Amino acid sequence: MGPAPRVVAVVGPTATGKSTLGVALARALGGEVVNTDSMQLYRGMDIGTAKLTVSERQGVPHHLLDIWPVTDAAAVADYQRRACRVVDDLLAAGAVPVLVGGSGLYVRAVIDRIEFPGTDAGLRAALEAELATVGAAVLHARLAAVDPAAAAAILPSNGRRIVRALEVVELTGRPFTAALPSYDASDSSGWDVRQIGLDLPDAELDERVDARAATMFAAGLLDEVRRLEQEGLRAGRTASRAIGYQQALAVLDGELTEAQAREETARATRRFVRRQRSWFRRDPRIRWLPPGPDLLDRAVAAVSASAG
RNA sequence: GGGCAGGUAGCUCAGUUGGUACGAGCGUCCGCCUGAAAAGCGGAAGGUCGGCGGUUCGACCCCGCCCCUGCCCA
Repeated sequence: MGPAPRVVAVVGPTATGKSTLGVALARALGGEVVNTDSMQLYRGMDIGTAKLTVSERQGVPHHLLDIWPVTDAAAVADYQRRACRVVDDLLAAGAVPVLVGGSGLYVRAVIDRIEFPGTDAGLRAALEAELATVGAAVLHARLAAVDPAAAAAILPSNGRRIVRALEVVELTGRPFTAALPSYDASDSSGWDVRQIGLDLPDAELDERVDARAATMFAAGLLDEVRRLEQEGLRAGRTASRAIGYQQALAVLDGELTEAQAREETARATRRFVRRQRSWFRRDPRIRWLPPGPDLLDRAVAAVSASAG
């Protein structure tokens, strides 16, 4: 049995240059990019998600972009099935999968093979309706009765997670595990995963975020959203809430001026950056590379060193 | 020069007939996260209540003067 197949992942907060490094790494390693950004999975959401244009991809195949219509609610489990298949196919073909994106849960779904219990639309809808009328506290009390451990781990105010926990318990008859598996150096995936983290100092990243928000609106985000509106964006429970899109819709509704939307988008992105950091910070396996001119070389080195 | 309104947390503003600021939203920082994760949830740090003086047992709230901001009159 040979060495574990190598899988590369580029993670970190938004606007730090992950996509660009991903392409460069893929070219250097003879690999292909696999998207791990939950919003770039949506077809037509290009400007607001800072999706690389075809020419920017420099001929490197990109997988799992544009796979969902904006009307679909995002679903990690669906993403996970597809992503694992893509990675397996690439490995079988002798190409290095380069996962690129800042959606922490999506990355872990792939590299840690997290198991997601099923879902049931009817049950989910019923629980959500109940949440709306009865309130989170009541549902939390019920959860405490059927699954004390989950109730202890989920705050009584977090309706969303309480609903999911109740759904899982009812569906599987087993307790809901309210905590992600801990990080394990000997990945359960059987792959030799190399995670590279990119970040920038606060002030610099905030500046880039502001600039990016301005660029998006200048590049026609509002037009993109008008187009997506025709495709049912407003009905999409996830896509319609994406940063930038949510604000653009508010402009079309006359609730915000374009200037306000731009500012609000930048603000929301900054908040998002903080959350991404707190997520990725916890994973000790990530190798953080400081920015610099020889970034690609350092990344290649970090990714090529023999497994330790 | 005179009149009016206002000067309270980084920002926008609540608030008390005088008894240790109950503040709120936003921002900031920190944490959580198993089928919405660019979502959802939680915690914390921030105030000598414009300045000086007076009245009072006690003033952010009363009085006087001053400074600043906005509007109005001359």
